[in-house]
Amino acid sequence: MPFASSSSRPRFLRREADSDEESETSSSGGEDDLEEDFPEEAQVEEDAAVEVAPGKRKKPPPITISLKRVCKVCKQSGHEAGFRGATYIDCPRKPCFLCKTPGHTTMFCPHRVAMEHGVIPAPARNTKTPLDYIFMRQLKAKTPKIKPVYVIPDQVDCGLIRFHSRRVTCLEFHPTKSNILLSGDKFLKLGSKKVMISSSRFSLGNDAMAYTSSSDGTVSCTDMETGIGTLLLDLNPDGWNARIWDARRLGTESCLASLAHGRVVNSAYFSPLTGNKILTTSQDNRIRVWDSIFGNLEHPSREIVHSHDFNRHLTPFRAEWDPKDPSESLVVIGRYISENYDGVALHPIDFIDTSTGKLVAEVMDTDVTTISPVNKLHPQDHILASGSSRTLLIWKARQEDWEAKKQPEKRPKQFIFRRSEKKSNGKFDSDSGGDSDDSSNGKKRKAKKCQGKHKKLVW
DNA sequence: ATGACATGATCCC
DNA sequence: TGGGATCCCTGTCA
Repeated sequence: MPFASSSSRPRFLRREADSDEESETSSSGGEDDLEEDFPEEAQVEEDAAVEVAPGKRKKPPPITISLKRVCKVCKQSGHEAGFRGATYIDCPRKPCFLCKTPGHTTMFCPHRVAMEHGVIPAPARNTKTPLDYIFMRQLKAKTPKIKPVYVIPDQVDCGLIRFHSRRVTCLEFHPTKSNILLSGDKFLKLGSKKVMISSSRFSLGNDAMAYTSSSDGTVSCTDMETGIGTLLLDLNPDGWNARIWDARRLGTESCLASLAHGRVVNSAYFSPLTGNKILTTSQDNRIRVWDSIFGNLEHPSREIVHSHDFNRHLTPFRAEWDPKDPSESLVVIGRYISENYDGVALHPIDFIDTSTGKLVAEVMDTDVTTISPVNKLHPQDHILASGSSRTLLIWKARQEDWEAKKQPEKRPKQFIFRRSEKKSNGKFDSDSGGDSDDSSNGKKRKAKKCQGKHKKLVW
């Protein structure tokens, strides 16, 4: 068993000075059921003898110091959660980390085995409203009858830019100048304030100007030529307030629709071409698509289980449309949970067809073991920009490959860029390397093996 | 190699 | 209801 060789790992020291029913000194296999799965688990228990003072009636209960490994999640013994090599072992007492359903672990979650299982089909819609009539006549008539195909490149190159001093929070490509990328980090200085940049956009009228909004309630405009920023709006001049503003100055009763989510919504985007769809990313590990903003918005048309949990140390995940997809179905989003790729724990960037829920491509780099919560696809070119911690990643498709490509693959493509081997497209064996690697730092140690020169990209 | 720490939604009393 | 405790796959630096 993989746990056997970890005698040097830190042990949890538990001190017990309580009643008999909670004392584990007398347990001889009567722990819990999970203990039987780990018979070789070391259990060291020491009883500290307590002197009974003469004249005292009651003998104080013995102090029991139990030295045994416990699960870091549920603090129970008999199992351990955490990385075993590059494979993460869930705590079996907790619900599935992916779909949040109890009864199974992430390893055996049906949504992990086949992602399309997580798709919930659209419910029957009410198509009797006048808005639906207008939608059918004016908007849907322009949409093609046959779904146009999106293009998934066969090969990609990756370039790394280490520029930011804090984690990347937003990315935006220039609308007309294809080689300009705007990126913001957690503590980008705006004026004299250090604030968290929540969103950024280029100006439509003047493409040398970029607008940024920040979590402190300010909106600023920055001249890209001079780098000079101007504060345009400050919604919190007197300090921080827990306040929602409606830019149209309308009351809450004039809300057009309310899209129900199980948890906090990280992002909501209209589809880039027609604006008929809404894509939302929620912290309940679901990506939702509302197919028609004029239809029944009580339920999403699609609900896709995807790992993008909230973590206070990570920028919130946001699923983003592919602006080049004429069918408005392809989205990109980073993945939280890792997969064991040839002994390296990697967090891929997923391309999901929301019309089917299928994972059509996953992008990762053996040098990038960090999570990539921020992703932006280029409006014209086959380029993906990712923010992974403080590093900017630029994934670029090889021109000759994607131009020859006509049909999307049935199986998800994997773009694994290995520096030591220059390039690899093949699927690694998920089981190889993981079980044989007992080190808790296996994923980092393996990743170092693949270090090499990064390819310089000109784009 | 290891520990400290940053810091936000949620749980629970 | 509110505030403190808690926290499952982090990432970086000292």
